[in-house]
Parts: sequence; structure tokens; C-alpha cells
Amino acid sequence: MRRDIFQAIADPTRRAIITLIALQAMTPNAISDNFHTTRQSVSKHLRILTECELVKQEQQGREIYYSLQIQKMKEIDKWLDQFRKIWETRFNQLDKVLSTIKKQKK
Amino acid sequence: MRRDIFQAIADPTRRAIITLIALQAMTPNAISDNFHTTRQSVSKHLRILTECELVKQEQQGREIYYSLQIQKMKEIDKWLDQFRKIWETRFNQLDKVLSTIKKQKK
DNA sequence: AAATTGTGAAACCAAATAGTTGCACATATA
DNA sequence: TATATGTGCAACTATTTGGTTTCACAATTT
Repeated sequence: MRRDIFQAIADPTRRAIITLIALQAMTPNAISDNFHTTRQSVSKHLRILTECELVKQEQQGREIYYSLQIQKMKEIDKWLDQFRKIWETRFNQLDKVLSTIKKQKK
Repeated sequence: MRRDIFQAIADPTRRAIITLIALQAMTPNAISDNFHTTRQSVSKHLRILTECELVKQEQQGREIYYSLQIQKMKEIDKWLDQFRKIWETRFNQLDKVLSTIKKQKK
């Protein structure tokens, strides 16, 4: 059973849940009201998200509030870094080409 | 058959392929030399990556060179934007708290 | 105390996935 | 022309996945 952030955000419902609870904690019932699926299905997604530490729970009486562990999202950002370097370099190269063309026009 | 970038980068082998061909185009044979899997398996991954436009092919004789379409990676970056705003705000709030403590110490 | 509500977990199922094996086909080399 | 090489694709398999149904249990309300 693989369980990492990339696998977690692969599912569109899970991405929607993440967005939904990014700003405020919500209960499984409240979350599932926003989707055309059962509470149990959402519950399963929340378990997966919890297992890879993208989400944390907070019990309040019989209700459990789920919220996003925003710092975990930075791991995706960190992975993107290696490519960011490349696309920025390509942009700079394009910039260089453009300024060369500009000079030649003079 | 779902086919989007998030599903594409969910597989660790595909993420490794992406990193491998990010800087230079490579043939399926050369790519599969880097993994403990068959050429056919890599070929399948390349097909998935091509289908969601993360990778482009360039035929050269009987060889086909695959390379990363770096700008497509920006889509993930774009999706992260909504969370980046949150984690930057949280950081600023922490900053505010810290400077308040500093003031109180004076 | 009895009924209701909010929840997680197990059992089950259909569909998707990653991988393998075997093949076809085009390009290159002998 | 015959053989070797680089490749994609189809068929098959084991495993994983997302979803549903059913149940158990604890907290709340009546």
C-alpha cells in the first residue's frame, strides 16, 4: 500500500477535499455534503490524507474536525524546485535571444 | 481512463523518468537502462506521459527521443498557488506575532 | 434509559493500474 | 536480401483503487 503525497493528490475528490478544508476545519459529514458521494467514501479519502500527514484531525465531542496540514503541501513545491530551475533558465535564455534580436535591429 | 498530470506524477517510476529526461532527450531503451523494469513497461509510462502532454517525442531514424515539456509542469505550480497564499499568510502572521513579542520585551 | 447522531472500520465489488510476454513493423547493418 | 535493432501495441495477470453496504461504538439528546 503506497502512501505518499503524490498518490494522495492524484485523486480529484481528494484534491477537492484539500481545497475545501484548506481554510477551515470541517467534519466528514460537512465535507461529504459538498460531493456526490457517500460519507463513508469521504471518510476513506480522509484516512488516506491523514496517513500521509496531509490532514490532521481534532476531536470535539462526537464530532471530528479535519484540517489541512499546509506545511506538508510544501513538499510538492520542493519537488517542483528542480524543474523550476529549468524553466527559469529557459526563460532567461529566451530573454537573451530577444535582446540579441533587439540589438541586431539597431 | 483518467489522464491528467496529477495522476501521471503519482507513479514513482514516472516521476523518475520525468527527472531523467528533464535536461536531455532520451530513447526508451536508454531510459529503461536506468530502471529495474522492462523496456515495454517504460514505453507504457511514456505513453501515459505523452497523453497528458508532459512529454514530447522526436523521431530520429529508427530511434525516438523523448523529452520533458517543462511548461506543462507549471500547471502543478499553478495549482499549488492557492496553498502558497495560505502558507505565506500564516508565515506573515507568525512574523507579526514575533514582532509583537519583541515590542513587549522593550 | 432509549433513541438519535457522528463517526470509523470491515467485507465486498467493479474498474483501473503496473507489469509481463509475445508480436508486428520499420529502420539500419551485414 | 537476410539479419539485427528500436520501437509500439495487444493480450493477459496480479494488485490496487474508489465506492457501496453493513455494522459497531461513543457522544448527545429525548
